[in-house]
Amino acid sequence: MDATDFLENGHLLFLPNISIDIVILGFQDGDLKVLLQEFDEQWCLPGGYIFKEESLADAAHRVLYDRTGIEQPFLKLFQVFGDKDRSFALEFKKLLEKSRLHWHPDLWVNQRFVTMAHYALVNISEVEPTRGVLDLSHNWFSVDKLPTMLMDHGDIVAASKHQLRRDITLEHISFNLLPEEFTMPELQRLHETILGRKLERSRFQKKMLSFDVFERLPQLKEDAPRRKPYLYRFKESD
Amino acid sequence: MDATDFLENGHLLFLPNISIDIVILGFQDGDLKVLLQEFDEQWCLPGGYIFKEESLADAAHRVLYDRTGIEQPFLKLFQVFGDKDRSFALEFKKLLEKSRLHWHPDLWVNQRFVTMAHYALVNISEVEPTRGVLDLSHNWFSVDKLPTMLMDHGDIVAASKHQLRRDITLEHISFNLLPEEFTMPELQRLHETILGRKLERSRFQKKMLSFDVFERLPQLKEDAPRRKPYLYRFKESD
DNA sequence: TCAAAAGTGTTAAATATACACCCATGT
DNA sequence: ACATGGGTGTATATTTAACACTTTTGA
Repeated sequence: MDATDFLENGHLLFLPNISIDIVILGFQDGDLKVLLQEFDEQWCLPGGYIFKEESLADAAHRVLYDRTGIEQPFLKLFQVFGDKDRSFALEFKKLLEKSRLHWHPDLWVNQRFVTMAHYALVNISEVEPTRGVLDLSHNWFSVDKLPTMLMDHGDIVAASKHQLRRDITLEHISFNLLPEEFTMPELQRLHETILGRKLERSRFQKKMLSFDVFERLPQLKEDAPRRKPYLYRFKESD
Repeated sequence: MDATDFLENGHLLFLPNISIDIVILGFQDGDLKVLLQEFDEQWCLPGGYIFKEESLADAAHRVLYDRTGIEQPFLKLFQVFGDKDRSFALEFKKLLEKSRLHWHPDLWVNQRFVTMAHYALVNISEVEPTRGVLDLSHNWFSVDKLPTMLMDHGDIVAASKHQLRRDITLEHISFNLLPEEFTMPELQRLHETILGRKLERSRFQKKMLSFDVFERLPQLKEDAPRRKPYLYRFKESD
């Protein structure tokens, strides 16, 4: 589907007034990163719409797959943003005119959208970012140094940070941000980054292992600068 | 707005494909109760739609106010149900034909709806239930003895029970189900009902008071059968 | 050989649990 | 007087926290 087709015929394919946005989170260089795409000199979250004959969950997975190539992601709807004048009409006008595409006030993308805000936890090195129909480029940004964001997308990223902070203490999901094999120090840095505070090594390891969801591998991590730490893997319980 | 007007012109007023459902929970006779309304010999959740110029949050509060008269409720969006063929078309057909209202396949209420599932915690004695446009009667049901429910509304109630069970351990919200002044034994029965297990008296009181959100009133509860317990009230922190 | 990172143990503090005791009240 | 529900204390167990000790490894 090219841009013109998307703009002129999207209303025939998608549910109106409902959008999906995904805060795609990765962990790199000790920082939580979010994948953003360029939209008229601003940046916005990857997103999409629900086909008329598609479930919300399927749509969210499709949108994420189309942007990252990831098939079995950790993906969660965490909030709905439904302000009464939540619309991109002005932004679309500027972008389309700049791109020499035809803008008119009745375009379906101008309408008010209630957005289903998701976050996804991905292993950043497995992601192959792909462009959406309209965006020019994409990039990973530290969630603490966001560029100028479209509309309320900055708020959505901030809300996802808070949600993730709550969630990792209740659910064992943080490993989704790491490679399949990881060390306890790596997992600890990750938790420290998400929680925004230092954790104590001994206690952290005991607590993580007490959950009985990680298995220690026979080999050690080889390319470590000092003493080689053990490698762990999430136990698949299937 | 009468039923015919609602059916024939609702699509001019409301956002399409999005509905709001509210699990209105109360506590009575040691049981968690949910307010349901009759719909063609089945029962369903009170719900509504979002006006085109209204926020989701305002819409949810309006729907709840219209059904209960409650102005400052505890109300929370906890899940979105977005299956691809989630529609009431058949049920509306049966109901409208029975009510001698005109049904036709293009009625806006037949469309697929993605529903924003909320739960509300109310003091059951403050609620003045009011009928919606189409429902015949309403009644409080124990959440453990639900009648035959429309579509997935039974699942929504079940999901709200799980959500509430998670929420009361993290947030101090359970008092919303009690009168303004309540006793510790009453609060304990409530928690025991929500959690589905017995709690130990001494520990429960210490924990509740450690949160420093309740204040003990000078007078005791007067109409108690045995020793009169203290009365408490939620501290307004404004 | 030494500093830094990793693994693990040991003690102390805090919290949770179980239960006991006492008080007030209606029968 | 006594059974019952309510308020509170105390001893014990468990969990959390702080930190100390040891091992490994590259510089």
